Amino acid sequence: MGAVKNKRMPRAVRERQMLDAAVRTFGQRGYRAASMDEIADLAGVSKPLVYLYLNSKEDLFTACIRREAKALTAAVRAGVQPGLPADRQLWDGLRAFFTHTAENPDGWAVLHLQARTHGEPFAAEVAATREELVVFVTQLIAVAAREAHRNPSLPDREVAGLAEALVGAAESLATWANATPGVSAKQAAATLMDFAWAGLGNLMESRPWSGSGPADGLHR
Amino acid sequence: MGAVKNKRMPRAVRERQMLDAAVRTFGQRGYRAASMDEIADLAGVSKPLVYLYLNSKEDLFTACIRREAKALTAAVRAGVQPGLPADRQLWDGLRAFFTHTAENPDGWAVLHLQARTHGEPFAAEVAATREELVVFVTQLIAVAAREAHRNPSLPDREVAGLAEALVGAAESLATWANATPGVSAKQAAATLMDFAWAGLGNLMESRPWSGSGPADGLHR
Amino acid sequence: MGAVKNKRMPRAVRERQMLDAAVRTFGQRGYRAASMDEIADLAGVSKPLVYLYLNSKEDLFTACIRREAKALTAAVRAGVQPGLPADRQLWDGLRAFFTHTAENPDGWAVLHLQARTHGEPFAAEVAATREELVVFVTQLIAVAAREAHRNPSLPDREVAGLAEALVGAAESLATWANATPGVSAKQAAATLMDFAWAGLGNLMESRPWSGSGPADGLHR
Amino acid sequence: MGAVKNKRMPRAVRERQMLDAAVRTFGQRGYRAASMDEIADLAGVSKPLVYLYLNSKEDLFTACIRREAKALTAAVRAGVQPGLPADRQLWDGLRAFFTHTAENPDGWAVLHLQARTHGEPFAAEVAATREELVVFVTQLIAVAAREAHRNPSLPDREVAGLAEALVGAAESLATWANATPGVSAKQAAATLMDFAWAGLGNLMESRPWSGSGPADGLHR
DNA sequence: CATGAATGAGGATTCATTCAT
DNA sequence: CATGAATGAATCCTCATTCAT
Repeated sequence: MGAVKNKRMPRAVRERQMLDAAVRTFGQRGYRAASMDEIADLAGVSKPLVYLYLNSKEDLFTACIRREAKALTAAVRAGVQPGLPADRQLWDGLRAFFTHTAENPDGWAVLHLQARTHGEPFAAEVAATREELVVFVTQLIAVAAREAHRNPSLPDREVAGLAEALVGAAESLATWANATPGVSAKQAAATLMDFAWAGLGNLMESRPWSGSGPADGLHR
Repeated sequence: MGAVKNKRMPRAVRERQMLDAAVRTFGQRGYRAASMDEIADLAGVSKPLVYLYLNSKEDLFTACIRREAKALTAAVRAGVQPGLPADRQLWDGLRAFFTHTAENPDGWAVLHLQARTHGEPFAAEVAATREELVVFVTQLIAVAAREAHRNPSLPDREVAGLAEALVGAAESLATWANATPGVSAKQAAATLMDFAWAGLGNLMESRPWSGSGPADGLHR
Repeated sequence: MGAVKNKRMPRAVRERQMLDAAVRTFGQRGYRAASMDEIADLAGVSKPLVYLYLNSKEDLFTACIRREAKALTAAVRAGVQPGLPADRQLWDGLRAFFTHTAENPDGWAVLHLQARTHGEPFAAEVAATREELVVFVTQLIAVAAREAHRNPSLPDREVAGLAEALVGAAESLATWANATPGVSAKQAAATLMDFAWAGLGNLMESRPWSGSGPADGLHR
Repeated sequence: MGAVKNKRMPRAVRERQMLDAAVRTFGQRGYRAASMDEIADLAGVSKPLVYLYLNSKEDLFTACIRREAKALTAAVRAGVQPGLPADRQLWDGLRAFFTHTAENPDGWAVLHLQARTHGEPFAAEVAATREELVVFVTQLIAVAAREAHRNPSLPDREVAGLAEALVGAAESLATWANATPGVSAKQAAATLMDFAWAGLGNLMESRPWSGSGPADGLHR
C-alpha cells in the first residue's frame, strides 16, 4: 500500500522507486529485519518485479549502499571549492556532510549503521566510501601543513589516525545531530570545526578557530 | 562443537560460557543473523539449556549488552585516578578505553555496532552506557576549564557537542584500531589526545599536546 | 500426501481444501495435538501457504469453528418451517440437527468437543452459536405454551434450564449416535422427541408423543 | 511455588498432592497445554519425583481420570438408597451428581471435557465410567416401567437412547450450572427431573412431576 | 529420597525466492 | 511486462523425560 500503483513506467523510474523504498526500509529495520515483502509493498510493485530488476536481497542492499555512498560523496565534493585554503575547505565539507546526512537520515543509517553491521559483502562496499572521505581529509591536512610551512611533516600514520579521528567524530556527530532536536547541521559543523582545528586546550584559553575565509560569519 | 562438552557444571559457570559464546556470535554476525543454534553450539550446550538460563534471544542479547557495558565502564573507571589533572585523566581514560576495546573486540562490536542497530529494547540499554562516558568527558572538560582559569565558561550545548565529538572520535578510532593491524591502543590514544587537546591547527605549528603529568614519556 | 497435488488452484478452492483438512485434523486430534504440518500435508499444500491464507493456527481454528457453526445453524434453520406448530418445528429441527452432525462428525467434534476445551478465543465463538440454538428452542417452548393456552407462563429461568437441558441432551445424543453403529439420525431424533415432549413418566403409561403434523408417519 | 515444601512425607500423601495439582492443571489448561513443570510446581515437588511416582504424563492423566471417575460414581451411589421408588432414586442420584460436579469443577472438567477430547487411552477410560451411569439410569427406567405395570416393555434400544439422553442432559446441565452464577445443584436437578419425568408436553398442561417420596418439599 | 543439570524431538512461524500465466 | 500462487529452508522456542549427585 505504499505508493499508488502506476502501470507501465520506464524501468529507470521503477528502479528508483524500489531503491527509495529499500533505503527507507533497510535504514529503519536493518538488513535482516527488512523483508522483501515490505519493500515491494512500499515501492508499490510486486515482489517478482523487484527480483527482476534487482536480482536478490543482497544485490538490492548493495545497490542501496552504492547509491547512498555516491550521493554522500557527491554532496561533500559539491560543497567544497578546491582553490580555497584548507581550513575553509574543511569547513565547507563538514557543512555539506552534516546537511546531507540530516536530509537523508535513512540513507545515512544504511551507510553508517546497517552496512557495517553485516558481513563482508557490505562492509567492504561502505569502507571504500569511507576511505574516500578519509583520503580527502588526509589531503586537506597535508595541504594545511604545507600552507603553514610546517617543515618536518607529520608521519603518515599520524596523519592517517588524525583523519580517521576527524571522520569518526563527524560520523558520530551526524548521528547525534539527527537524534537531537534543535541541533542544526551548521551547529554540528561548527562544534566539530572548533574541536578539530583549535583543540580543547586552545578552547580553554578562549581561542576558538575563527575561520580563514572572508568574514562572512562562518559560524556562531 | 565449539568447546569440549564438560557435563554437569554449576549454573554460574555455564551461564558465563553461554554469554561468552553469545557475545562472540552477536558481535560477528549481528543480532538477527546470529542463531541460537550457533550460540548454543559454540557454548557447548544444548539449546534448551540456553533458554532455561537466559530466557529468550532478546534477553540473551540484553544480558550481553549489560555485561559488556559494565565491563567497559569499569575498565575506564579503573584506569583513571580522580585526583590528577584533567588532561591526565583524559589520557588515562582513553588508554584504558582503547586497551579494553582492543582486548574485547566482539564485546565492543556488540556495544558499538550491533546494539545500536536494532530497535528500542537494546538501543536504550547501550545509550545509557554511552551517556555515562559522555558525562565523564563533559565533567573533565569542565574541570579543565576551571584549571585553565577560563572565565566565561563555554555554553552547555557547546560542551555537550564537544564531548559527543570526542566520544564519537574515540569510538571510531577503537573500531579502526581493531581493524588496522599494527595500531596499538597506546597509539590510538595518543592520536586522539593530540587531536583533542591541541587541535589540528596547533599541530600544524608543531605544538602537539605534551602531557601534564610526570615526565614519564606518556606517549610517542 | 493427503490429496493429489494439483498445482495453481484459485485461492478460494485452496482455502476450502485447507479448512476441510483442518476441520478433520482438529476434530480428531484436538487443537493442541493437531500440527500445522499434518494439516498442510492433508490439504496437499505446503505450510507457508496455509499461513499465507489463514494467518496462524489460532485464526485457522477460529475459521473452522465459524464455518462449522454457520453450517450447523444453517442446516437446522433450513429444516424448519416457521409456520408449523411448535412440536412439529422441534421435531424437524432435531432431525436436521442429527442429520447434519451425523454427516459432519469432524465438524461436530470441533464444535462440541474441541472448541469448548480451549481458552477464551474459541469458547466464546462457539458459545454464541450454542446460544442461538438455545434461543431457538426457548422460543419454541414459549410458542408451545401459548398454543396449549397455558395460563401462568413458566418462569424464565425455568424455561432457560429446560432449553439448556434439551440442547444438552441433543448434543450428547449426537455424539452417541455418531459413535454407535446402527443408530440413525431419525432414531436419535425420535428418542429425544419422546423424551422431551412426553417425558419418562408418560412413556411409562404408554403415551408417547405422536406428532401433531400431517399423518405422514413422522417416526416409528 | 505452589504449596509449602514439606520434606519427607509419606508416599500416599505426596501422591495425593500431585494428583490434586494435576487435576487442577489438566482441568483448567487441558491435557496438552498442561505442563509437567506447572504440575510439579503446583504440587510443591520436583519434577523427577512426579515421574518416580506417576511414571509419565499419560499415566498421570489416566490416574486423574480414574480418581475423579471413581469419586463421581461413588458420590452418586452414596446419594441413592436402593430400596426407594425409581423416581425418588433418580432424584437423589441427580442431586448427588450435580452437587459433586459443582464441588469439583476441575475434576468434572477433566472427565467431561478433557478426557474425551484426546485420543484413545483416555476416551476409553472415561467411557467406562459414563457407561456405569448410563447402566444405572437404564435400570432405573426398567424398574420404573415395572412399577408402572407397563406391559409391553419398551425396546432395549429405546431405553438405551433415553438413558443416554438423560445422562447427556445431566452432563450439559452440570457444565451449565458451573458456568452460570446463581444456579444451585438443587435447581439443576429439579429442572432436569421435571424435564425427564413429566416431559415438556405435560409441563405445558401444568402437570409438573411432583415427586413420589415423602412430602419433604423435594424441589422448588 | 530428592534435586539441579541437561537434552532430543518437535512445533509454530517467517522469509527469500521461483514459476506459470 | 507484471503478478498471483507456491515452497524449501531456517529460526525461535517448548516440553516430556532422564541422569549424576
